[in-house]
Amino acid sequence: MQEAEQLDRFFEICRQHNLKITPQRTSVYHALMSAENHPSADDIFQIVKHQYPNITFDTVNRTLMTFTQIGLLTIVESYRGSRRFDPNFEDHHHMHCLKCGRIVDFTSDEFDQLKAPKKLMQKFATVLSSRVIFNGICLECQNKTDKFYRNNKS
Amino acid sequence: MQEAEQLDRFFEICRQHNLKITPQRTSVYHALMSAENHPSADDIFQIVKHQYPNITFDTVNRTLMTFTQIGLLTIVESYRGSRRFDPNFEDHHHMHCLKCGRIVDFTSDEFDQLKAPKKLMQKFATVLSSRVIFNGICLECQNKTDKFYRNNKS
DNA sequence: TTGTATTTAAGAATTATTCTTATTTAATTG
DNA sequence: CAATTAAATAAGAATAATTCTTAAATACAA
Ligand SMILES: [Mn+2]
Ligand SMILES: [Mn+2]
Ligand SMILES: [Zn+2]
Ligand SMILES: [Zn+2]
Repeated sequence: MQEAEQLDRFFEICRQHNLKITPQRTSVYHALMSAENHPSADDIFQIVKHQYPNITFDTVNRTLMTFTQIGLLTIVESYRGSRRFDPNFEDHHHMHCLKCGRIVDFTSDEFDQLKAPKKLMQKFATVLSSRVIFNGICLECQNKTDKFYRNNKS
Repeated sequence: MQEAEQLDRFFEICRQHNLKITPQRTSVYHALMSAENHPSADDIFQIVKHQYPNITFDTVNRTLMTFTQIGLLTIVESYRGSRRFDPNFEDHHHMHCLKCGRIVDFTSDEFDQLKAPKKLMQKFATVLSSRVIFNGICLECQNKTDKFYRNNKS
């Protein structure tokens, strides 16, 4: 998506939800769209502060939560630390590094097709999304001596 | 597993890791094994407090982290709130309710077999585990008006 | 341009987790 | 069984993450 297109999408969705288009919100949206991986509210705050030195963390965080409510991004599953956001709306899946906490996107047509077992559907009224996650150690971390949060029995 | 068996497993694993078998640790292990779903450290603390009114949250939490390190339990992926633990070591997968945060286990032979794409393996030195997660709304929550943390574009 | 509901900044409050230190204790050894 | 000692605990402080409260500012509809 082009930058202009992205901005139009942002304006459009704000209007649909009766959200005022403020410089702060626009700047948060910009920062999000240019964020590489899965930024925390503080990651976005640090970026936006360059443009708006007086902006508060609360405003950035509140804005991100608002964006989540209206479907401009999602909150990512994680094992620790602060909440992290995902601006990537392509179907995709995640690999978590249990040492550094990095979350890497990957795509898989096969995994996109997984269906919840019928048994499970007796306990849930609605299924909204699914994702496959792999846990492991990334290349950068393989030689670190840090302990990690164990996520299987091996 | 019988209760006596479970305790033996606990003693055995503690000994293997040179951990002293204290009443506090034993009580935390008990509480864990009888916990239904995916308890937080505070959930366990509330239970253990009945038996040991002087125990501190820190001791419970530290004990749970120690248990995680030695493979007696795992930390569960989540979208919010406090860290949650999983004493269930059977292969299984999760359904998350985005309104109440409940995490429900389910099994699937199919999902147990998923393999990470080769492309991905160029970025990761080791894969330790995998899991499929479904996000949705549970039966108890379907009539609530609470907002929820959105996790897909629909 | 004005009116108003929304949004923001600032700072306090709350919640979750970890650290520091003095005391206690489990487990080893004599 | 008693002495020894490294490990574990309780208590409280500190840190980290998030949310709340309120007064001032502002987007935007009329
Ligand atoms: Mn992602
Ligand atoms: Mn589970
Ligand atoms: Zn890593
Ligand atoms: Zn629910």
